[in-house]
Amino acid sequence: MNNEQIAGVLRQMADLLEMKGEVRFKVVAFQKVARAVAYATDDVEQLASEGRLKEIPGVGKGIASKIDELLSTGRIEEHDRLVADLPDGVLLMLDVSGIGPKTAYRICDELGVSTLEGLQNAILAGRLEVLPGMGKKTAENILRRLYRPIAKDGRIPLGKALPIAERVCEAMRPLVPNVTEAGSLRRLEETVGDIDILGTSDDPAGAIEAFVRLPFVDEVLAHGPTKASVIVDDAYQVDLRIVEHESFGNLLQHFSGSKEHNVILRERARRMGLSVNEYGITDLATGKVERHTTEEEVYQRLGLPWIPPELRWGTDEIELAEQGRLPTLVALGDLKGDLHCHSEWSDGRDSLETVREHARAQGYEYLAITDHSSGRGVANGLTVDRLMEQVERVHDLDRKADDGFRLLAGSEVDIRADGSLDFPDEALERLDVVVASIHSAMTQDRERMTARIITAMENPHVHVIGHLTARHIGDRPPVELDIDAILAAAQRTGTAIEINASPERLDLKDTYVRRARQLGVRLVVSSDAHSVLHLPGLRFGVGVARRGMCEAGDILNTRPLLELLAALKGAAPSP
DNA sequence: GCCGTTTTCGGCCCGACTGTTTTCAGTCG
Repeated sequence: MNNEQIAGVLRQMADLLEMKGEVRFKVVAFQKVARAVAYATDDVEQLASEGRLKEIPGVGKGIASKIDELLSTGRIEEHDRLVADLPDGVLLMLDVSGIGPKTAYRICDELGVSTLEGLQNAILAGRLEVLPGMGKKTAENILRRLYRPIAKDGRIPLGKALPIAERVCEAMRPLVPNVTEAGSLRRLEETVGDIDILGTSDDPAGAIEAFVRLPFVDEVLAHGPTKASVIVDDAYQVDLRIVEHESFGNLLQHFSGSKEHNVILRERARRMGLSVNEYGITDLATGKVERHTTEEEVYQRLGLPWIPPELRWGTDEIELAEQGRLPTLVALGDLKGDLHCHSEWSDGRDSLETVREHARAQGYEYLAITDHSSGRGVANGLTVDRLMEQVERVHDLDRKADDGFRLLAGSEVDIRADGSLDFPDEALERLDVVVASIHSAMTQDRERMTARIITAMENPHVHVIGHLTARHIGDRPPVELDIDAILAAAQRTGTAIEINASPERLDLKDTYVRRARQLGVRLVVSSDAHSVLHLPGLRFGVGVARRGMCEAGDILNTRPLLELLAALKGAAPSP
């Protein structure tokens, strides 16, 4: 069972306990651990087998035994008992935004409804609004959510959310000059639940008023004097929060989250006799409130160095900050080049000349052309002959331009189902950069897939494994593999693992990057651009690297050309 | 259920908004 699946069961436990009317703190304990498991760097099943579950923050004797039970039997007895005791369908109701555990229980219990369709019929028949504590408005709101589901865990991919956020900021900037993204978007999570935007103003209510009237706002979910939530493009929730100028640092810190990070920070503040909220920091002894215009001041007041948003997971970052052990994260400007890019020779859009020119304009020293191999029929993959022709062409362009920029000859070569490669070694050895990736037979079982990738890594000509798990976020699940075995093999063979920056992939994902880094596995950040328009997308990959705690030294393509080439050759030891 | 610069017991982060309420529970982040 993977971490995400375990976290899902624990979240359900929290919901069920809450519906059962269990004390708040017990519910919160399960919620906390669910998050910790979802963000755990280690494989929780592995931890359990070594009896180390209690190393996960928030896990004590009780929850540890629940996780052990889940992993050994596939179920948790208390979970089953709760489901049996509660009315049918309660968990289903929770998927509707606006329905929490209390309402879900009442709907199923008092209306005898157990499906979303049944709920819809009950509302249309006027049976919900007559319940005490409910009303016409509540019924209407729930009905609307049923017709246009904005699922609570229907996450928006980063690549889609960022342009929307930028459009909203653009529209608000005349009124709110310091308007900026916050929340999971600022932390560069791979998907975001909603789009958080904030700013300061002399007239918060006026700014909020203008926000809800923006032309692309389809629906207003909530509208108060300092905060509003709306739906744009018929599907995406955008929250705007405005406070007065002197609290900008407090507001930005508060709404950049994560929620768990803030909980730990506020608990820490309490021990210092301080209380933290989005307006300032209150000295509990004197009642005096300090406001801060920057985030640095907020953290400083709490005795901490500023913590980059990408590290605010609510795991161990505050401990690291206290100990002065925060890494100096890699930045986009540290990258000297890009090692994965396609041209019109395979399935890319642009010519070698165009790609070269744009990469140079991007400020890079080098760019690897890595078109597909022939195994990918659909992607117009190169035969060995065309590959050799392309290598000549690539070297020609550099000779002619004589501008110090270096186009590297490469390939994104297919890893076949048996782990062999699409090109013979004699062809691969003529290349500067060989990226080996999986594009087929993705349903292989864990053992075969793991062995297949390790076989590819053992080929001395393979420098990098591209988009390791082949997932498409929200679309195609990752392939099954033994990540620890893969990372160990990468370390042993010196093969680098790619952090693919394409927003629909972001593969390796952040938790795996953390593990890879701990193991000393070499990493590269690559755009996998199929058009020059994708080249700047490298920033998404840098975001993942930063979330993975990488410093510049952890990423091979922060090195200047000669050092990079030496390192890549080093990655190909003779068998 | 978890946890410890007062603690192995008694605490456990903070606030906005909505809808249905005469003071607050539920939901959300």
